[in-house]
Amino acid sequence: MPDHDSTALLSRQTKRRRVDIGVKRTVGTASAFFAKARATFFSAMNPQGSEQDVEYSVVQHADGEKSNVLRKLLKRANSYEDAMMPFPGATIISQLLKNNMNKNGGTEPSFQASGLSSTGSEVHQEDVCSNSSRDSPQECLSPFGRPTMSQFDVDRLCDEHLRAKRARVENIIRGMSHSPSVALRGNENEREIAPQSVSPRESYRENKRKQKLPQQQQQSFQQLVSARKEQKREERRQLKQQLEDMQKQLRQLQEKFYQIYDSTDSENDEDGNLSEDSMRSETMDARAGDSVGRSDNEMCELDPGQFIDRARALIREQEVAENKPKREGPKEKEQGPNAFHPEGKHLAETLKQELNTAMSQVVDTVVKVFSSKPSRQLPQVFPPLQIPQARFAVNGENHNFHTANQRLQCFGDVIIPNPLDTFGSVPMPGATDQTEALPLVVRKNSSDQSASAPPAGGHHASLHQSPLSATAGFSTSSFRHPFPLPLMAYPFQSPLGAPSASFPGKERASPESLDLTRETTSLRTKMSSHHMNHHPCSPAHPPSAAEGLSLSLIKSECGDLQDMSEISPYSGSLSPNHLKKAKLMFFYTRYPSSNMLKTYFSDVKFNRCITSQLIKWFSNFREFYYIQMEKYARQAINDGVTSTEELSITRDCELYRALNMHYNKANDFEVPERFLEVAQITLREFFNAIIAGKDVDPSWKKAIYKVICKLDSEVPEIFKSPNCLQELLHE
DNA sequence: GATCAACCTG
DNA sequence: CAGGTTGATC
Repeated sequence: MPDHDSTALLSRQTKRRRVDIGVKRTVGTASAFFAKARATFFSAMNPQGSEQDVEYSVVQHADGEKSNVLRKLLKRANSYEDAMMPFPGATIISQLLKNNMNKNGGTEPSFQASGLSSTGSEVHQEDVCSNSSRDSPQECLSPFGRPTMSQFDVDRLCDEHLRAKRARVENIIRGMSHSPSVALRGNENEREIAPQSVSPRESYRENKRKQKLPQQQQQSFQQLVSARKEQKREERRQLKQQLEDMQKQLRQLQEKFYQIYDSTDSENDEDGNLSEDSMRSETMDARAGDSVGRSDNEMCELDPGQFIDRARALIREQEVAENKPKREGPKEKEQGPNAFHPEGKHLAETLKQELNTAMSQVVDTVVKVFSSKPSRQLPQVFPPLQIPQARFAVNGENHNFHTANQRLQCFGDVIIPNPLDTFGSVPMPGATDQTEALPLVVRKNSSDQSASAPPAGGHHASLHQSPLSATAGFSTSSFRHPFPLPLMAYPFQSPLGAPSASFPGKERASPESLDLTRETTSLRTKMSSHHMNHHPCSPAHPPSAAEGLSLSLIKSECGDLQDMSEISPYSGSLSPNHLKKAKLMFFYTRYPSSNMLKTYFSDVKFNRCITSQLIKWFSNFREFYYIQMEKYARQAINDGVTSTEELSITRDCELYRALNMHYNKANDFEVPERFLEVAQITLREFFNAIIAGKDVDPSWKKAIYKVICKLDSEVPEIFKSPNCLQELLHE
């Protein structure tokens, strides 16, 4: 007698036996859903596919703009070098810029240009990736030639108008943007001649550390990536140090300036722009504290916005403090001792305009490119609020709300500086104030997050480490802007503002909290696993900007842009209660059509993702059901049962308990008698088939499925109600 | 070729 | 339970 009990055997026997029972196919819209959904899934899942290309292209596009801004600012700082001395940070920066200019001026690198090598191993890519941001500057860094170019630059800055300047800088950048491929190629060579000073291990660590760099910024230099990353590593560290010092100096100067500036501040507030400025600067001051203690990595996350802020403050500072014309342009030259008289104001506006324009360009470009794919999720973040009416709905939505808020929190951590600890008493700007990027506060430490996040169990780590929350740099110019407005505009129970108050430990008093937690855990698992898949090069560094992108991809995998709003957390997606309901419905129907599902899950806004998920649920239910049936049929045979007459399913039989445990775990639903009948029929079908030896046929179950699919009974009307669980379970 | 459900895996 | 694969069917 064969061992019919063996599940191993069972699984072996059923292995790769595919059965299409010819059950009515779900027709209509659902069919289309699946096709597209599948296509979307595939494309979204393909880590080697176009997605990366997209990401890459994002970087590429962003590159020019961003480096443009950076360089502009850096150059500005450079132009003030004389005034700023002693200013350690200026030296390398200026050299950097000068060399860029030189390069642009025709001194093309001697590397052989040869497109982007696709032969790069993972490690190689990571190297390139992680070193790009500071390698490229290094690349341009020349050990000599500091004064001449500086003077030259200064003179030109003195003489030319803003427009001319801009054109020149653009030229420079354009010139630089040609070097990367060059650099990439050179990279290979340089690796070999690289000094042995850096061990592979150290190199790896270094890379790891640098992975924390916002990838946008990181990759924004990717085109400039050069070979000498290893041999220049030491220099890079110095550069970082100098940058840090420079930033400190900037802050100090800025503070000084604002002390002076306070008296004249009000007069400039009329345009509203400047007040925003002040606010931002104060924010920076608030940040100054932790900035000082920042690690290299964090310092490197300084984004263009911060540069702008600081550069702006620096300019003002100098204007006021030195009372003499600066080289920012002709207008500055004209300005007299009273820096903030009309002319000064004009100047300020001009500067702001320029800066804003630059920033806007960066933001627009990145957002534009990004929104072509990953940013599909954007609408999801702030869909219209849907207030659940009934308790079921509340519970149902609660989960969504929960997860949504976690997502929001992700963004919130990055986008919205906690008003309490960042802005102090400074009021948050209204949404309309944010035509320009908010000061990006990189709040990464976990304490902040836990403080503002609803702790629903302690397994939030993955989500909070999740992409955007940790990738300040990435979100700097491209992400932060779109989100905060609506987020802050919502007066709802957002944990952003009042964290612990709104969510005292166990989020609300929902009886489904546990389920919710489980569900969100599952969600998070999914998300994180996808991050890994999409960015195999950065699993060890959770907070990588690549994952930030990935977050979007994950969400976008559920459908197209228009669908994203549909599966919005607030507009009715599948909750644990929906799952519970589906399980109970399984007692009536094993093969529900998609139309039926739509009817019975009327509170769910259907889209491809939802539909397929529901279908999948029932598919899984069936799977379990049939496995149990086969198992118990074989067990019965093993037990010596010879006639189906002996097989009956009662409410206290083992099979029933197993099924009930699966579909009605809480046992708070009275399983319909009909289900017992169907189960019994199924069991007997399996029994007979096995007895008859039909299970040698790979598709022997097909006949059984055919029988069972006809045994679906009407699902009670009550299941059509979104509140059915309540009504069913408590009546 | 598109679609679907069983099948498989984690 | 979900993602992915396979084979059958339309």
